[in-house]
Amino acid sequence: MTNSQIAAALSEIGTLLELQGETGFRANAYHSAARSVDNLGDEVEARVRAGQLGSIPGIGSTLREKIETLVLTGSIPQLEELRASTPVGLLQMLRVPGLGPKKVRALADSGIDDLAKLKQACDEGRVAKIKGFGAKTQENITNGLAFLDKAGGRIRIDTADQLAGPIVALLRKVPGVTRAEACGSLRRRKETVGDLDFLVAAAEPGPAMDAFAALPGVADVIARGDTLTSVLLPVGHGPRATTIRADLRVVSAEQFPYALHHLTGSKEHNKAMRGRAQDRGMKMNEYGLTGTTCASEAEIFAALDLEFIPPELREDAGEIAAAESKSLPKLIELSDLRGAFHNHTTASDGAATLLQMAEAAQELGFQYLGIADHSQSLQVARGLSPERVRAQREEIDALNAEFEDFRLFHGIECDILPDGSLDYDDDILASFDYVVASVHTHFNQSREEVTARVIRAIRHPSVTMLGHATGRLILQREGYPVDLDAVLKAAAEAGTMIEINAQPKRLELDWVHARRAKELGIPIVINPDAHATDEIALVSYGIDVARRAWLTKDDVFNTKTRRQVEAVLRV
DNA sequence: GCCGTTTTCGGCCCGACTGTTTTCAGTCG
Repeated sequence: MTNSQIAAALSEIGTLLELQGETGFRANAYHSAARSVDNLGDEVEARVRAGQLGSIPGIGSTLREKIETLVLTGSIPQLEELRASTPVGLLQMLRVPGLGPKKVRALADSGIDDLAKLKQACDEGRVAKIKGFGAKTQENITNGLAFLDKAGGRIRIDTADQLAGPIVALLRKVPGVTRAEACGSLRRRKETVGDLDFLVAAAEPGPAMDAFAALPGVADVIARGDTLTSVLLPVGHGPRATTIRADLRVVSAEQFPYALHHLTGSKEHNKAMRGRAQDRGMKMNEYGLTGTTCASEAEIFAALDLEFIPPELREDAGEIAAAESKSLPKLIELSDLRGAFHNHTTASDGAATLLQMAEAAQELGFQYLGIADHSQSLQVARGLSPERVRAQREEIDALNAEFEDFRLFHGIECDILPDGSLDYDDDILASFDYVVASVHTHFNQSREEVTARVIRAIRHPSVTMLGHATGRLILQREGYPVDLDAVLKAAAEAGTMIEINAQPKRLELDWVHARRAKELGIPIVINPDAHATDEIALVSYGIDVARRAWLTKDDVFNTKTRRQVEAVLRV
């Protein structure tokens, strides 16, 4: 049973308790415990089976027992009872924007207990007659149902970047606006975002809010108050089109640093920060911190005796304790990268030649670039036969003879075959400067099979690094059911590196497991998996993941100089 | 349900906005 399955069960108990009227702190404890489990790098199941669950924040003796029961028996009696006594449609109804546990309960008491009945009741005007509801609420629910229908919920970070960039630029041009930033999960660089948050400093909120409400394509203005405007923005075109919520908050220049911190979140980080302020007899909100006039976020942290905490770390995942003891890592930066190792050319399924890729890498300031085209069995991607491997080697040697202060490394993205063996004979594998081993096929293997398969590859002496650790496509495909905890342990033992695949649709390892990999001492490689010259720059998304995983320059192999890399690869 | 040198009970973050209310509850972030 995976951590996310355990977290989902705990979270469901919390939600069902809310629906039963238990809105207070007890329900919240389940949600908080679920989040703790989700953010855990190693597997709860393994801990339970080893008889040492250990201490997890937010999990006391009661929840400890329930987790053990869940792992060992597959279910929690309390959850089964809650499910049995709660109509299944109520959980769906909670997803409608504007409907919380209280309103859903009220609807259920009137016999409306699934989305279809809710739609029908709205159409017939029955919802407006329920006590506590009205015509406006009924209209909002109708709109909410339509939103649920067409909105996929979250969008990828690169999509969010493309949306938010022009909006920030536009806000900065509004007369009277002195500062404008995108905040929220986008600023924390999460792999997906559920909404966009913008913050503006201006003496008068009106002009910025007007400009925001008039953004091209705004489908609806959900809310408009004195300092906050919320709109629905269309995303994408055609059948994949969706809608996302965007908020603009306007504050004074003096309030800006406090509001920037507040709106950047996360919610949990903010809670912990406000609690810390409270412990010191101070009150913290988006407008200020008692007794301070801070000109920057750094000064706010300093006022609470903390080091500056970069936005990427603000998840209430230990960052405040580390900032208190001045032991936050110096996070890796994009400028630390000196090369990358997983890149394709026209030899397999890339769009650029060796020379074009080499030139693009040099323009980014790289000292080296590793070429890892596909291996022979992956025929859809024109995988390289042994003969073509030798030809590419000669081509690379010839180019390297021409370069000054730059080098192409000759690698391969070698398929891990279904049984865990590799796609070339050992002597060919040994001829490469390095080997990236990846799973591309047979995703339907069992967890045990695919885990054993990946671990066998990791242990092969010629394998330098593991690519595509999970095979997932963000918001599209789950990936293969690998036991990542076991894979990481095997990599640590074998001394095999693991890549953070920087394609924004992949981003595997994710930040939770990349952080775990660091704890285990596994070298990380940030790879763009570039299939064209302009994709090499995607390494910036890998940097985002690495920073969220607390990685420093020293944790990442491709921050090393060309000479250092040559020494490690023994080329 | 969790948590802890003002602790084993009584706290548990804070505010904007909306809609249905005659002063506030619910939802959201």
